[in-house]
Amino acid sequence: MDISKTELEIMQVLWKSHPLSAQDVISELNKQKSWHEKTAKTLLNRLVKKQAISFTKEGKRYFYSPLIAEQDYQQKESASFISRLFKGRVSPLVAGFAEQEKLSEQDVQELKAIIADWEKNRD
Amino acid sequence: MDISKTELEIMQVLWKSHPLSAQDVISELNKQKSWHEKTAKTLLNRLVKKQAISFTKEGKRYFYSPLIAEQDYQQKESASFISRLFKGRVSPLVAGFAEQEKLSEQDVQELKAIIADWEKNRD
DNA sequence: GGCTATTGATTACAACTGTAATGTATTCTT
DNA sequence: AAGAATACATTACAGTTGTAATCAATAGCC
Repeated sequence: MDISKTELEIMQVLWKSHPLSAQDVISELNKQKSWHEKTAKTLLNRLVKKQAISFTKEGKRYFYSPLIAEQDYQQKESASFISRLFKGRVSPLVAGFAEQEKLSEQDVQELKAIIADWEKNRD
Repeated sequence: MDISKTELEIMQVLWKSHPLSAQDVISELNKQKSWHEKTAKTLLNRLVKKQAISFTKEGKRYFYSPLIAEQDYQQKESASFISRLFKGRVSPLVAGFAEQEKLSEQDVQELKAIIADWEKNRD
């Protein structure tokens, strides 16, 4: 089952901190933009159905937690995205970023470290 | 208007070569996996409505061409994807790729070139 | 203990998607 | 010129998504 764009916003809240009550999630979401309570509840429900999150009851409230790890999700989605748009090779994406002036100093430093590491571990 | 995953497969055929008749597109698509002719036609139609492609009539056949440039599409989608999953920074994605052993020698060479270029053009 | 406020469950509904079948117009073919 | 074949247009239909309203259960207050 796929996690949709809005569902992802909920996941991100729960990845940052959990377990959280629905109200906690909604408060956190509202820091960014205004969410209707009913909408958030629907999405929590759908994520439970999709087995992306779980909950434990406490009185009449539920406390939600992710069942999927953020890194797992990121890696799967990245692989699928890069495969779809760039035939599986990541450097063209980075090249596009460079061209759009979207590479930060920090990115470049980290990329260097990744490369150094890659070369060190190469057999 | 968004281009969906299956619609993208059609776009990719047209980016590789155009203008193409519906039959040309379908033949090309079938090199990968089997497409039902009706399905492909529907998608061509939707892409025309979305103004992602255009056509010129020739007798009773249409010849389709992209209206959106592949690079434009790639850059917009990349920016949106990286912003959604990685707060806009590209290096964490590359790090994930490295971790999954999905960085090729060629990628690394290209990344080095991108970095060299970036450093050269920095003010 | 009964009413009310809260919280989760169910239902709603239109737009978009994947997948195709049916309808319609127009070229060929004979 | 009429029928057949072809190519596009329209319609279909279920599943997903975004966005929420209504329903139902229950915990807490008086």
